[in-house]
Amino acid sequence: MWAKMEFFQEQAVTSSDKAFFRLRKEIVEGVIPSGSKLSETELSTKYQVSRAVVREAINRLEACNIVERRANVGARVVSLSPEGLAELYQVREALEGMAARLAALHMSAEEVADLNALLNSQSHEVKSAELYYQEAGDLDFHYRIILGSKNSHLISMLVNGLYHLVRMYRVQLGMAGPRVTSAFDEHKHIVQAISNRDPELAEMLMRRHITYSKNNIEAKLQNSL
Amino acid sequence: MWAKMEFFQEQAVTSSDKAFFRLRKEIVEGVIPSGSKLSETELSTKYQVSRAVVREAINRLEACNIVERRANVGARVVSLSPEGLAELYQVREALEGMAARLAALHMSAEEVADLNALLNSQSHEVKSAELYYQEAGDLDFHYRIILGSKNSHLISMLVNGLYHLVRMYRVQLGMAGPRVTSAFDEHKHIVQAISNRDPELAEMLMRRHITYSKNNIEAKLQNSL
DNA sequence: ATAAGTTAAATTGTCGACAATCTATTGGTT
DNA sequence: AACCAATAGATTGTCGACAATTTAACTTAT
Repeated sequence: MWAKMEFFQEQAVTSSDKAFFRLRKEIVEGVIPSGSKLSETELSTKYQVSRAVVREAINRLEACNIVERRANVGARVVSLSPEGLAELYQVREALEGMAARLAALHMSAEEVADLNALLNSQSHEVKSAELYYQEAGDLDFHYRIILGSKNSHLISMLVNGLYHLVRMYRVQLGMAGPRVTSAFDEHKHIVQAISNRDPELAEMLMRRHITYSKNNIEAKLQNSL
Repeated sequence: MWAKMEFFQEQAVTSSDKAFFRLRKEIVEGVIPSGSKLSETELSTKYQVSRAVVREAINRLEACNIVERRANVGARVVSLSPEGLAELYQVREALEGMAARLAALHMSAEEVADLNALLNSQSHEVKSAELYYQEAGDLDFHYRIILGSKNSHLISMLVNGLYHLVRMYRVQLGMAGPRVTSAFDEHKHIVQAISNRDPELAEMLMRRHITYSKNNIEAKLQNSL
């Protein structure tokens, strides 16, 4: 059912790709704690590759805003903060709102049908409390709309950039599954607007959905700090 | 008067920085034509630096979406197209709209005063038809609002990413100064909304302003193709 | 003559070593 | 004791060479 999640199944062809993916994974999942320094030599011995490939991986992570680098000093994993989270969600609201608007205009009839089918399958699981995949389901929903915008800049910024940071916050604040049913209803309304080819409403609903999501995760952040 | 334009006065500390800035400049200004291939060895001899430096510069340009790279094949300068322009302005509308909204909330009273002063000085030049710096003036206006948002992600995406692409379109389509007076009026209304601390209106006006700007540049693009 | 297979040239990817810069420790001075 | 200067150590930045892959040219067979 979640077979269509091969979205970010980005395949590593070069050695730097592998280092980049591995390093990103370890950072996002907190194996490498946020705020810690990234030593090029240390990582090169740990990953059994040259310093050049580690360096390239770190440069890419810098472009994703996952690490901060200072010339002649080094790179540090970004540190998580309430302000950083708020900024992140403000950008998400802007970009995903636009994505929903464009999706209402550009998604094919088949893609809209698939999106409805996805929601129906999720509806069953929500009712029967099979919430195992709820996080993956949420991701799947958002990814489809982002891709449905057919805007390569939008897609790249969100998929390659922001979403890994969002996941970093989610994972490291340990929020497995909040707000399942209410989020599901919001998803339903968004899809309805897209089905009706109503760009303005789709954008507005998506923005409200993300604002709610922000408030929810911010509340959790208050507790965990 | 335009002294505050040291915004993107990013200073190059490392050798890669210099190569990156130089290469970006040559691409944006069309010295290196869009669509052409970037040979690492060729550039390294041309710039008198190691291939590693050029490589790092190209990687950074890829992160800016100024060049496209394929593993084991090489990098090409992106090619300009009406679709690419439309996508660019859709993202600009989303991000700068949000920037205007946040600027209405977060700009200091002093910053707002400076912004008003900027408009007044420009008003004089518009009336007296001294339009020499009108492009720089437009940039200055937009930059201040972007920085006024106080959102580092937003700032980074626009200043380090999109704006160079926008400028690439502007320069290579040879549009020096369109739409001066009407754009100036739009700027005035946006600043008014920010002065009134009206986020919703500021966002809406900024989005319309960018949409108009898009339509204008798209019309020119029709002629030049 | 066209198409597929093979080989050669050129380009990118990776590596280890050297140079330049920063950080921390040490020693000296007020 | 606090502050500044100099030095030693460690880390990053840059380089040229080698390895792997792709592209092109050339050969050969149908």
